[in-house]
Amino acid sequence: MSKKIATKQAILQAAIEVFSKGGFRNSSISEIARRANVAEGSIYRYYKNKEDLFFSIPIQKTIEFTGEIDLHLQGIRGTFNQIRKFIWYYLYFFKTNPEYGRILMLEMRVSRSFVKTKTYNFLKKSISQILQIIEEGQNEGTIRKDVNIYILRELVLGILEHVVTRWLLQEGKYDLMEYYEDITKSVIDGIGLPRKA
Amino acid sequence: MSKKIATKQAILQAAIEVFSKGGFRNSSISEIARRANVAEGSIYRYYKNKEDLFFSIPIQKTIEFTGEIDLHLQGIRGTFNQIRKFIWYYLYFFKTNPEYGRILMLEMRVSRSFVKTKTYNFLKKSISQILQIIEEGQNEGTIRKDVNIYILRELVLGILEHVVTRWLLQEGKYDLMEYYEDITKSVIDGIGLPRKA
Amino acid sequence: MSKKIATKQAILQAAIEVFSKGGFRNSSISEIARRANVAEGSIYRYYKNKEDLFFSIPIQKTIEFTGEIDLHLQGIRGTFNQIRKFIWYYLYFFKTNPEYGRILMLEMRVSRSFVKTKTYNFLKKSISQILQIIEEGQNEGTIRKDVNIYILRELVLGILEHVVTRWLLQEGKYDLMEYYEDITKSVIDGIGLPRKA
Amino acid sequence: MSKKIATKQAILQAAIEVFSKGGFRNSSISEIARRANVAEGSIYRYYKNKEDLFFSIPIQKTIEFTGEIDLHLQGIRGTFNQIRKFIWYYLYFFKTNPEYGRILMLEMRVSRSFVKTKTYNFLKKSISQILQIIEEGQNEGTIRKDVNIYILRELVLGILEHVVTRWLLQEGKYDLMEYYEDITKSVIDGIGLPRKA
DNA sequence: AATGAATGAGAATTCATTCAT
DNA sequence: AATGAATGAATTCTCATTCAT
Repeated sequence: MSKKIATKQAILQAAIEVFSKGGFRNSSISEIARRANVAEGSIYRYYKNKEDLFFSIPIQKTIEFTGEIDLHLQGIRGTFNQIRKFIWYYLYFFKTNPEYGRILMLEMRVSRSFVKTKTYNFLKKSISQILQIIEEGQNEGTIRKDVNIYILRELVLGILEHVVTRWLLQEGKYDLMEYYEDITKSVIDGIGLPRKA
Repeated sequence: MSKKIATKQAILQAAIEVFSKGGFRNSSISEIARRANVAEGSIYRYYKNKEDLFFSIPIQKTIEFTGEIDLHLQGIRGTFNQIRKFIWYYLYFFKTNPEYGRILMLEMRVSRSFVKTKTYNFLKKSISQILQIIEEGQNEGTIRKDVNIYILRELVLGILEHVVTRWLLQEGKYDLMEYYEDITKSVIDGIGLPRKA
Repeated sequence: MSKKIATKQAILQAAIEVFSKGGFRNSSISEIARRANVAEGSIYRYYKNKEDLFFSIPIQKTIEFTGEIDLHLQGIRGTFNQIRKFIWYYLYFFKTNPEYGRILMLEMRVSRSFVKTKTYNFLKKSISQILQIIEEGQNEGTIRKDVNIYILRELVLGILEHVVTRWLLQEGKYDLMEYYEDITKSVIDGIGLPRKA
Repeated sequence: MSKKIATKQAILQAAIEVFSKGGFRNSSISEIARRANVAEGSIYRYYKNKEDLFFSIPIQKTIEFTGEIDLHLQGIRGTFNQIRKFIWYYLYFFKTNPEYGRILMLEMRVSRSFVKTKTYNFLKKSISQILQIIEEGQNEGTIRKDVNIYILRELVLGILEHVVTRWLLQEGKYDLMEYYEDITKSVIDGIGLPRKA
């Protein structure tokens, strides 16, 4: 039972490692099989084909992400505190999962076929916490109400994606967490109540 | 004579279109040949191999870029005016050549092998105009002298690359030129004389 | 299990037949695959590439040769009797394996790349029986001691190679075994004790 | 007029040089054209195709050989003296034309397709001088009459081919002419009157 | 369920040959 | 006559996917 799940996990983990090095085309099923210690054919028990395996990565990783962030948000009061935590975890997640970051940000997001499958949209929707936080903030009166919550979510996730992508393109020349304060500030400026001029 | 040049051009143009869609590995010589209306074998008359064709794109495009920008800079007086023009043309060039942009910014710049070939460095060196402008600015006294001109060039080109990359990742959801004013401002702030605090 | 070995054998046998007809360059993997009744791709499961397959022929055949000759030498007493048997088997082997003979003697021995790979040296070393026979003969006093055993081995194998090559160049117009007596005589004259003049 | 002949000659000479290095398959028309200072297409004015060019080499070279040897034989009296001269020139010819030797002895003679074209037989027939010498020798009484003259010709040419081939296989480690005396002796022993036992 | 041998559809590349200029 | 650009068939090799065991 759990052995089955473990095998599936091992394959996915191997896939992340292999795909993150050379991308989709450069990577071969045989190398993934070798690294996962299973036979090539066995991969097809768990995943329909190479593309299915590839696209399973963000789905699985997103489940991981949303599960973890839920825990981290527990017990935190105040919209801005929650947003700070969200941003912090988002950065922390990609700092500790740079290989997945490469796949998601540098390969999938750039590929037309990924956009076509709309898995990306699914991913955005999955990250529901930020939407809830924004909504509650609007109700509390701490978040501007003149902008649609979906747009505000786009704004937050857009900034974060951008920062992570830039960091990955630099191949980790600096510490991603360095930017935590600046990002938090600009996000809060962006979605908070407009200044009274 | 000119037919030969036309064929070579057609192949390069087809290569830009094809490569920009799927990247290096996803694209096939046969598709490029089909789109250029030549036989597969003919491509090898003009380019040593697939990689050579791929790397010929930025070389050719850079020649185009530097030639054009020279014309645009003619007759403009004043360091900052020249910088404004440079930035404007840089943005305009990628706005009108987004396919080449994808190849250069999203594929080549991220690939290790491209960085290794040092063609990228060649490209930076080719864009010599900005270096001259900076140098003249230092002599005129409008550009800060406490920072090396090569660093200043990096700063300018770094910002521009970054802005274009971000735009491409959004697949053209907004107009690249929108950012012209903001970029100009931040560039001039960055390389101009430091504020007297 | 044994099917795997059988497939590998079938490929090698097909390779011998095909390569012996047209040499390395003239022969195609597709023809070898056809003759071995396997898919082209299967060949690459067993051999790294075309050259690897080509150079595997003498290795495999030498193992065959040395294994068989061991059996034939069993129970034979007397240096010269052993030498006679060795020569006999050598001629017999190429008489019954003329296709391999063509590959080894007419193509590989002439090719610079083969000599470079030192597989040829490996082959010579593999045929260790003749060296042992010579050594024992020296100890017994039937073989001349004023010449190094390695030189004597060269002499024997040199004559044999030469005779087989000549026969192959005539495309089997005569029976290779015809020369058995003459060769034996000249070999024994060459390596035996010098005549007392 | 003579320019045409000169071009044809230049192509043939280039072909000899190129083919002798890498054999038929390894050599390309484009390299031959480059070396002959003509366009690729021009080769097809003079030779039907690659194979035609290849097989033209021995034809041309044989004409050269037979023409020269005629001059060398002028004024020589006595069958054995003529045979000596013939052997001498044969060796001298390949010593000074080793590239052609490689093509003829190591590639053509070994290839089935060459044997099929029967050009080889044509060559043997072309070397008519040796047949005349033998015939005259029989009439003079210096050459054995119990063997057919065609067999005797085979014997002479067989020995010579063999000696040259062996020399080429050694890649010129020794001087071909060294063997002149031995060969002459064994040829004369072979075709001369049988010993009175 | 798991295996891994076998497949065969492509892909890049080479080059003899043709043909418009 | 000469050229050399263009062709496209053929070749080696890779690898996702299937299937008998």
